[in-house]
Amino acid sequence: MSQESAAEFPETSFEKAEIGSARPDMEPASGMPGLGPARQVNLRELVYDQLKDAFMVGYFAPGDYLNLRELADRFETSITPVREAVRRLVAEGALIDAPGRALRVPPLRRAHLIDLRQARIGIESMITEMAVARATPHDLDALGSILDGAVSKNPKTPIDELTSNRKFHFSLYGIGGSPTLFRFVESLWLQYGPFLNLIHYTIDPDIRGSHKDHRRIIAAARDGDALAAKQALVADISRSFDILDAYTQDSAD
Amino acid sequence: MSQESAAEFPETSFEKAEIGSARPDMEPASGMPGLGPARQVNLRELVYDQLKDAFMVGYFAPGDYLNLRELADRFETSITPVREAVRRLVAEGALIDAPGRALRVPPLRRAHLIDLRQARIGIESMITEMAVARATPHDLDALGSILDGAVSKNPKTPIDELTSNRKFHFSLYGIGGSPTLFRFVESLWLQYGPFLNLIHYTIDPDIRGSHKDHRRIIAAARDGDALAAKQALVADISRSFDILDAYTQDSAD
DNA sequence: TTCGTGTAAGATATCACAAATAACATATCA
DNA sequence: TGATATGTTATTTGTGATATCTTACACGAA
Repeated sequence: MSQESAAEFPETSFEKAEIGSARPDMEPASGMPGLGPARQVNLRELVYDQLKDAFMVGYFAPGDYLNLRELADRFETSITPVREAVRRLVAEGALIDAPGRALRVPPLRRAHLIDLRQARIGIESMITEMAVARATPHDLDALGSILDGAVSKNPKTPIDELTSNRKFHFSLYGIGGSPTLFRFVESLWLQYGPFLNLIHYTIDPDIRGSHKDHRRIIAAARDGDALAAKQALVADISRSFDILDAYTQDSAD
Repeated sequence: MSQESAAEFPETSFEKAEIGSARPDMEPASGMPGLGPARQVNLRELVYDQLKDAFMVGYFAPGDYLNLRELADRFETSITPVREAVRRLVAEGALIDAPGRALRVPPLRRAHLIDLRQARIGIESMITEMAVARATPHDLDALGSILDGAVSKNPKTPIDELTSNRKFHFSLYGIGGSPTLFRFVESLWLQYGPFLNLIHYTIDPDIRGSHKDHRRIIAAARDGDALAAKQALVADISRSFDILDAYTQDSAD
């Protein structure tokens, strides 16, 4: 963690849990069908979830180094759960094994950005098409109310924006009904997260356009127009990456 | 490991290493250009690679339970590296956390099969299209020689077939040049592997058709005909899954 | 049936080790 | 004499092994 932007981890755990529940479960709930999942939380998952949130809101910057003992101190656990959480992040591409056994957030590279963008467009288009095909009117109402809630919320911090943006997208993707693709999208967002750090929470100007795209997606879904929905989605994703264009002159590691 | 099909792990490590090297690296080689990367191999990766191979050739069956201590004994390590390797497999969807802290190969479910199939078709089509756009004549010659080598090899065990099939596909996908999508495909194949166990290495009759599809992909790539390449690919993937149709009456867990 | 108890297995903490890096000191050359 | 190179030591940090803890499940007695 060479260049952290904040002294503390963002406190988005509760939001995250809510988003996580949108994940389409392939397996039936392990507990009683009606009751909540009541999943037993172990330290490993606790640490992972917090790190995941940290990544998604751009807490870490590309190129940052992570330190197991430091993280363990921060989470007040031993390094064992941290190690396992970190290993999972490596598997998901959010971290890489750097030379010298070091753990590093992948540094900014133009090729990486291009790769991520095309993967996001391809996979999220697929899942959006599936969502349009499967969405019930009730689903779309729920999606709309996420947007409504986002605009009504008054103290709109940039993290609030990020969170509600994430909530919209993942709710949409949950409707798609593909746990496999859903997982891949999570991995993509995890990899994209650190780039948010570069723009230091100064994305407000573009949020409006994002909201418009989201509305267009819902409207297209109501018409069953998958193509229009995908076009709006691609516009939304492209905007996210275009903001980064100014930073894309491959910074020296 | 409730119902294992063999007493020992398949010895495909060397094949695997070769395939693994096809992964398109985003980072430049860390060492001297001419010299080998000399990457230090740790136990965690050793165990992971072997487990990965075991999954890919159908050593484990859907629904099997894994046991950390048993695996540690088998690999002659402590449970720590095994644990980390297993955790990675969980992250990749090859294993799931089952009730009671158990580790389980996902049981066969029709919905899962359908999901995997559409994800494979979608993502591998994308990457194939990219490969067709980027492939050099030399690349295509190399691909062709993989097929030639596969047919010439005389003692053709089913595992040989699987290995060369895998080699062809991943070489093709490596040409695509997308590390992100490449990783997703690996995850998909990892999830598909256990289904191979169900058909107990009796896939010979269909291998011929597979070879024909592979030839068609190469030919289409030579013509720059991405659509034709994708059609052949989809036919190939569909065949893989069609073989499983007979087993798809959702076995009781 | 119900409650308790034993056992098995994963989860966590801790210890020991090795590799890598940095800091410092010493040597060599211009 | 000053600057660069090289060797040595100390510290950091990930890795692997082991001990301990907790939980889930099975079995048996009341």
